[in-house]
Amino acid sequence: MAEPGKFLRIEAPPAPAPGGIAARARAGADAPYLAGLNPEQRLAVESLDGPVLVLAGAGTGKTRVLTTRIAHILSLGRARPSDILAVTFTNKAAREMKERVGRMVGQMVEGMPWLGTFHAIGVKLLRRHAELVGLKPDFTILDVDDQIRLMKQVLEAENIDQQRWPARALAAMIDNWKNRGLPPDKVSPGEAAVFAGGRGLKLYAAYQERLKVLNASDFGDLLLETIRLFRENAEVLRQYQQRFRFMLVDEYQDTNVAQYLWLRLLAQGAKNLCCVGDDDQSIYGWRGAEVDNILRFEKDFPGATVIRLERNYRSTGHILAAASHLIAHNEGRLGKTLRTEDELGEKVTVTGAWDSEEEARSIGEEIEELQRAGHKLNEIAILVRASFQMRELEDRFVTLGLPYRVIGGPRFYERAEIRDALAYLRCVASPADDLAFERIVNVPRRGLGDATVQVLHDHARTRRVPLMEAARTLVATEELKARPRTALRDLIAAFDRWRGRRDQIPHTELAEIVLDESGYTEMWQKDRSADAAGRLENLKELVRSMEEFENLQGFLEHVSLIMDADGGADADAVSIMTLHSAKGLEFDTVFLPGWEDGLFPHQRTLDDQGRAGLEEERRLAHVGLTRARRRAKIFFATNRRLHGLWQTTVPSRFLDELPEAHVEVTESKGGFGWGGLAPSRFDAMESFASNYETPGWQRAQANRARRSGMDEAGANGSRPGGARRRQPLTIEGELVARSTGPASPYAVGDRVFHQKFGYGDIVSVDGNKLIVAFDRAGEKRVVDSFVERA
DNA sequence: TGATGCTGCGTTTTT
DNA sequence: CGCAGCATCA
Repeated sequence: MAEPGKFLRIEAPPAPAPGGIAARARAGADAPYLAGLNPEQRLAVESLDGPVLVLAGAGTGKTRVLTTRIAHILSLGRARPSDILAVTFTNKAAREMKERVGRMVGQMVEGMPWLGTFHAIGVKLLRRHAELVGLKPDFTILDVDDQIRLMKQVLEAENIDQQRWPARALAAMIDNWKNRGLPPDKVSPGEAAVFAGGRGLKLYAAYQERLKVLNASDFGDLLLETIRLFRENAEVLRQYQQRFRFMLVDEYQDTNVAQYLWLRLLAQGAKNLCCVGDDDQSIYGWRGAEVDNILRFEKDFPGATVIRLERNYRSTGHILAAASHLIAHNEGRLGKTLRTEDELGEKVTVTGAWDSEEEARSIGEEIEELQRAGHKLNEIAILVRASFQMRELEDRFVTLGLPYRVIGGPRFYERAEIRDALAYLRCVASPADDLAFERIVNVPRRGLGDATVQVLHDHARTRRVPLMEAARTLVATEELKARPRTALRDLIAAFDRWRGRRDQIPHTELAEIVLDESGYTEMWQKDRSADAAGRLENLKELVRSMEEFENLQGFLEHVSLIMDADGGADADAVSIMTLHSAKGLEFDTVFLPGWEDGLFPHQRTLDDQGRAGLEEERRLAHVGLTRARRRAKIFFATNRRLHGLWQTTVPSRFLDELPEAHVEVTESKGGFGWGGLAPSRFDAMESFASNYETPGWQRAQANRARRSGMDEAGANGSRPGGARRRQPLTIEGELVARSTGPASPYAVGDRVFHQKFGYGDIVSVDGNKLIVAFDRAGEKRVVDSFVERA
């Protein structure tokens, strides 16, 4: 960018010439930011006037178009930053767009007050005009828990049997109405009749009244009340219609009816509405998104320009062909044909496994193979349909010592209060943990500020002792002033006391005592901010999760492993996530396990939504495939554990929808599985799978039995997943050693330490694989690089 | 108020 | 099978 920031200084009102010809000449039709756009992208950026729908297929440069378009509007002087409305769905997307626009155009982020999520912009509008919708400007926003609590009160007040009519169901129903833009007076009575013997509507109205009394709004109302504001106050609406000379919407396929209505009201002003989306990536129908919004765009906004971005810059030929062929089976779509100029690359692979354990083993092996070939783990993702599928994968990776992170999983351990609490416990367990000590030395505040900590640091460094130790000697001197000295002395005394009780009382109790006596709990109890209650709840949850471990040490080991795993984004690790949370991401290699009918497509979606549901599942498959840049690897298992029982499954119907020319059916690398009977047709496999008498089945059974003695996931059904383990696991019987791999530096009898399993003695050495009898966790097979000499 | 036992349920998730 | 949420009891 030649002179970044230049465009932004525009303070004068927008150039009046509607065609912007003069302005265009000024900015130059070949402005630098336009360079490198392909013709369709460029058209999408430059078609500023009137409604525009940009159908942006996966990997076609959607975000680039959106941000460049904003830059273009600004550089032409068609609008000031504050006159552009740019809406996203998530805060993350909003943040990214701000960053990208900022980078492209200079630091103008503050200059775009109307770039944000639908909800954030709704809040902004409502606070400005709160009184017009019966709220005060400082109204509070209820989270889901608050909502449920409020609904319970309403149900209580109406004397409704909450057994039969749970608050959750009412909440879901009201949420659904709000998604569709229906306030109480617009809901059809017939529809409301199904709840609580016809009282559904009354409850909805009562709930809305309660919100007003509490001066509160729920998420749905942030949209719904804005719509009402606009409808009932023509002047206000006109004001914003005039202001928003240009409107941009990201992920339009995810909009619900309320959002559509909201946009339509505003777009009746300048009419320069640009919606970007991909009907083939609409995967949130179940929470109110209307694919129909995007399908109907041309009807809703007459004279609309539709621009298709079909050149894909992400995936190689085979992958793109497979994804395109698959999604072509959908009927409710506008239709796009993705193309790439990239090479054909590797075919999409489909691998059948005997069961989900073998599936996990195969994936593990393929990842190790990729790793040996020099591929980064960061460039590998496993995308599952449902989160329960993650367990087996995680278990397998723990065994292999393969670093992984779960995306979208619980970010529990990253929360401040949890980190604080853990820091206390770490100080108890290991007095030399300086990082932990530093974290909590003045939390809660006890007058040990930066100055004191500095003295402490100096003291520790000169004496080469940990902070805690330095503090101990320091309080005996005159170096600190009386106040901090006393505070520090008290703190050390407290830690000594806690440490002293460590072996006398259960570790959960100890944790409670520590959090209590340190004043940490009290700190949050006194805190009257909105999230204090939640934080206390999290602390309770932390203590509860400790119960599953034998002692404090074991718990802290587990936590450190978890934190390591998803801690640094810079660490090289395989990503595991759901297909839903993978939308918008891309990886060199994508593993897609669980392609079985009932799981994917999911039976529930099929049951509830029929063909529309199937199409949404197919879009999900399409999203999954198009995440891959160079390798897409599909797996299915013939047997999967579901609700604790092994179920025989049928390969996903989506497999039959993949084009044979772009797919390679491979044999499981998980070892035993199909025993050379590699299937070439999935339906043939189906009959094979359901026949429990075939040699293959018996063989696999035999292998399973044999194997279960070798792997830590024993036939007793126990899981090595740490947190999920109730009882320490012991595997009986002899472990079979096989020799592979390079010689290990360890010998039988060596004492070792493992991050997850703690201390143990080596029972056998097999190449780089050790079998260790852990003190707590029983015998495990582990890779030698994951233990250290104790 | 807190612990214990029972019942029912089991997909995806953001604001 | 495992867990969450609720109800019941102490």
